[in-house]
Amino acid sequence: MNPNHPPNAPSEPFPDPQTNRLIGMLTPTEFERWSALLERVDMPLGQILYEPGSSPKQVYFPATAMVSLLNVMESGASTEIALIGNEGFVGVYLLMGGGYPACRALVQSAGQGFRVNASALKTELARRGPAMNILLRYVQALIAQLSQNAVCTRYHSLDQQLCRRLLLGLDGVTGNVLAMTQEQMATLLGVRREGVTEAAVKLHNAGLISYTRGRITVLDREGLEQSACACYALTKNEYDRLLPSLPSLSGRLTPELTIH
Amino acid sequence: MNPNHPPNAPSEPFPDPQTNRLIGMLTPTEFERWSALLERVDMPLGQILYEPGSSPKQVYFPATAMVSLLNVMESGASTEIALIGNEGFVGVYLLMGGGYPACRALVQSAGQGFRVNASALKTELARRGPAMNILLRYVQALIAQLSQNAVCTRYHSLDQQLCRRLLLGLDGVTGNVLAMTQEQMATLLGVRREGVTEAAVKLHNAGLISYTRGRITVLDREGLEQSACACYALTKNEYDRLLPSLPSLSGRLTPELTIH
DNA sequence: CCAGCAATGTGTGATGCCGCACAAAAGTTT
DNA sequence: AAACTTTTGTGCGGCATCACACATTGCTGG
Repeated sequence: MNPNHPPNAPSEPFPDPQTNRLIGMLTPTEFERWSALLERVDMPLGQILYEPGSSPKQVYFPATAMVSLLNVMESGASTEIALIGNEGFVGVYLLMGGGYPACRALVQSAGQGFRVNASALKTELARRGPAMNILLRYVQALIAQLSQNAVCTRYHSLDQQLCRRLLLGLDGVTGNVLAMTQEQMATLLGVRREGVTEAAVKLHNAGLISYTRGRITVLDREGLEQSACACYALTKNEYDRLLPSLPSLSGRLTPELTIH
Repeated sequence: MNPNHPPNAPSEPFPDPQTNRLIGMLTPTEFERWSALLERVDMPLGQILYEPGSSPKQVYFPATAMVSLLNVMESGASTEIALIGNEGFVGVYLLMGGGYPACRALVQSAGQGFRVNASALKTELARRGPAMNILLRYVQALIAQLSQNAVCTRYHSLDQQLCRRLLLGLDGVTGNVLAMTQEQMATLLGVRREGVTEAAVKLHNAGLISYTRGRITVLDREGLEQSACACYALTKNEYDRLLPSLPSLSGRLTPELTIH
């Protein structure tokens, strides 16, 4: 509530680390070890976690926050290529190698999360538990999201893409309100602000959303899902397939190339 | 030359396995062990290596062939989301986990390559040499390509995208000829065939290419690079950064999270 | 309460690609 | 050589989005 609290002092009680699906998939033994490594962090709206060229050495596991991966173009314009919530982690480049990230990572929806030093994570992954496989599976899901995103951009109307993005954003927050101006949405989608306005007016007239100056309220989630292209459902299914939240399925988690 | 040779009987002498950049980055010791695992395969035009839902258990390292990753839509239409040549490997899903691939993998340019059984690769990776890091770095480069692809689709004209795709294709073949009809190119780019024809006519008038029924000849590669959007160069740079072909740089290959 | 600014709404013409229809050219089969 | 098929070329109307211009609305700080 009070925006002037000191950094990393939570404005709300911190959620359980297992709110993050990847952390929630760890075995009890692993989780116990990880608990010591997890640093709780507030993730305020607009915070930049990574920038191409910088090389921070922390990996972030959002719990209630959402982070955009932005491709920054020569012109300085940036387009969202992926949205990461509690089903993923930020900092793939530290897992895959490469020295620095290729994308900007920007907190798109304020909340809390957990941070792990790359060196600590390295030590932990060297133990060869299932953790590495969990993270790699997430990377696979991320690839699916990127792929679907490219197809969506190519084939689907702005209206459909807006619906999709609203649903994605909604999945990461409690309640049905997104804090975002149409201008910001336009930047994420890589379109004109006026285009977003027109699409938003249509959705408003259809009774699906309402909005005022930077607050978009979803009134009819089902209607939104029907107006969205299939990309939303396809991506969601792929995430659920690769990262089942049901603990009962965790025995089937082993990839073909599991390292012991 | 003779298309009726039996399967896997090479129509030309097989290239050195190290023609594939990933294999070429292995240490001498590793390469020696890998040599026993590498199965030489002909990769004829149009061959489908993976299909969503199937789950073949081989990983492919193209040497002189090129493979398209295609996102298959509900309608059955498919769009190219990545092009893999001798700088990469096909079968990321086996490395990351997930049971089956999310994309169709189609041989786009005939040639030779090498195949490794997933189980053999698993055993090899379990030895904890640098091989795992090399493969993961490639996945990082693939992610960069997917990301740039999405941006390109959004912002750049069909003309520019055609130039880019021609250059990408050219990088994977010797000579300056691409075996591909305008119809096929249209499918890859996710646009109409007529649109490709119009763009091709422009490039022809500019003296950059010539073509006859399924054969596109690049006359002026530099001119093509100037007509292409920056996406081509950006992606290429990212590949070179992550997978330096100079052996002298291999000491700097270690990612932050190197597993010993 | 009012001035100012940020956010949203609307209109107009331009542009790039689409869908469709059909023509022309280049191989292929009979 | 003739018929056929595949590939490429071209024209036309339509539509979604763009670029630009400007009006309106709602919040906020003096």
